[in-house]
Amino acid sequence: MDENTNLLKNFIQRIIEEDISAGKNSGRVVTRFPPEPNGYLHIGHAKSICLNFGLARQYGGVTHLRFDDTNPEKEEVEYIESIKTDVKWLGFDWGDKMFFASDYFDKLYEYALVLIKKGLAYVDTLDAEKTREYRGTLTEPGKESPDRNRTVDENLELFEKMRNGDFKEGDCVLRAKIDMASPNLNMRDPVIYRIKFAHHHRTGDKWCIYPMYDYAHALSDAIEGITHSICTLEFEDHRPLYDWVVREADAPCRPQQIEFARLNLTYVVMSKRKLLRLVKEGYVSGWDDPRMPTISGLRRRGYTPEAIREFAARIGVAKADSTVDYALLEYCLREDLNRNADRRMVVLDPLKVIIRNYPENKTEWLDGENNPEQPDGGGSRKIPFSREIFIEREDFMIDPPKKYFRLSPGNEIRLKHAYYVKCVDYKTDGSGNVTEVICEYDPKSRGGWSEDGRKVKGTSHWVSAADAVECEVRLYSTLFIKPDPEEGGEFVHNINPSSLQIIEKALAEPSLAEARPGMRFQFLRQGYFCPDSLDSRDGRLVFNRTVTLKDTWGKISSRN
RNA sequence: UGCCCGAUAGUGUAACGGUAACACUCAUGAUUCUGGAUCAUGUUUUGGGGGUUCAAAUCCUCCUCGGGCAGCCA
Repeated sequence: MDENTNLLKNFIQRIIEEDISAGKNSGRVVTRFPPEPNGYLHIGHAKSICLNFGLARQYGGVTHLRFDDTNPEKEEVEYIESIKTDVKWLGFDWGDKMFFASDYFDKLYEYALVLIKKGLAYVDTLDAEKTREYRGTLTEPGKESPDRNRTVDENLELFEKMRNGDFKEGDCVLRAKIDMASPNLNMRDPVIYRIKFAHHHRTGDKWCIYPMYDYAHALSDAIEGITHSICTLEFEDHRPLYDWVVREADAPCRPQQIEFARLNLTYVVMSKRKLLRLVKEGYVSGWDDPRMPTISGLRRRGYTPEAIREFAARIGVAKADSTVDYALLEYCLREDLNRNADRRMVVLDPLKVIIRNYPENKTEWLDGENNPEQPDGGGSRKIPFSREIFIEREDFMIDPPKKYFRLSPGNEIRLKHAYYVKCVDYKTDGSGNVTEVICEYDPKSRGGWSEDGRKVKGTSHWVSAADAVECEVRLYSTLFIKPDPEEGGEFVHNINPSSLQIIEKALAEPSLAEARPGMRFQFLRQGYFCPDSLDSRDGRLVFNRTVTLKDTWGKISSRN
């Protein structure tokens, strides 16, 4: 369903198809997903993952998972596992094609030698500040470093010393010799190796020089035989350098870099830095907080991989910066959950109802269809009914506005799967709050329908007071109050103070006692919920609200 | 005021020289044992000016607006 085969083609598919029909790369398609293991994956990465793996799948190719671990100071092993988990969870398989840029450190070093020998790279002793000065500005050309014209032998010797640890960090770097006057700053003799006496998670202390992204990434692609190297727009200006590197280093193949616009979503911040801040400053409980747009957060929230893949397919791929409406993500989610989540009844804000003509001490077990969207109704479960039940407080009004179909004095509604009940009385406390509603039921309406075909407009969910199971319910809404969290300059000022509302004692129908993490439910008339993977366990049920149901009445009533 | 990229309903994305469409959102109605789902209907679109052409969202040109780039980050 989430295959984009019947969808219209995007510009990348068009490029690939042209390449295939032109016989380029012998018609092979090899893509890659190249995360840096320095953070958690988020929905924006999901777009890239679906794109890369989706393209390969569509054109009979393969996708490599390659960790871009060229900066030992920023990267950690713990992220590698989380990234693998997330990619797998999304439904993609890299087979035996998992690599690390660090796998190629030896080869990369050899390529550097090639460049030096061709007179296309040199060791520069300018310090970082001088290097910046010499680079020039956006409007002025740069100046050549005094070291730029060292002999090949000198460079070879110096680079060797760099590798051997004869210099301190910052003493010198290896630079590509391209053009200090280029209007593209990336071409002004970019640094390709720097000294770092840092322990690398895979190569240990073998190296004290580490390659820079532009150099390592291009050559890693080439080494792996990547045909289409798909990345985001900010690397567009790097493409000439990418091409220069693979060409001048005499790499075994020439992958093609293609850039697309990264995902932006309303009500969401996506940058690693900002997400980190949300975690570090305690605005959320962690990377997997159900309000986070991380894959782990979405997973814990109850999102399905299918919904995310469908979303990725629907948003398309283009080169124009854009911000997708969060409503589309929720639409994809509901579409999936509506089809697949079993229905249950849970009362979040209980109001007691006494059915005064129903026998005391009687309990009957009624059938409740699990999912009306399934051909056989998805099977059914038993629901106990008795004289004393709870309904949602907002499902009763003493003095209802017009078009209010729920319970009110004299009005009849249906209790889902049970009986028709009519409100005959109610009780209030000293301040006028309703404490109890008295109803009479129609015994002939068992199962929730009657032979006379009488119109009963409203249907409420309910739980039997004596049989209800207590649970905690966490109601989540958007983390930000503004569609553009950046509005006003500081995103933390737009944090939604009620993005999490905890209901400590909601009342659930007894079948929910069996709910376990990994299951997903629709709580009738409320939304979709799932047991929290961390906090829900036997004897202490905790549900996260994944997404609300569309709420037409809420819209009408709040509009007055 | 350097270089690169972009601009199509409210939001995304299509149409690739032949007369603008799909989805989401929004609105209205039908239907419904979930005010859900489903079904039907509707509002709204090519940033601006020139040019090429029988014909331009598509090609050319100028402008405007938006984004990216001056890490020994990726």
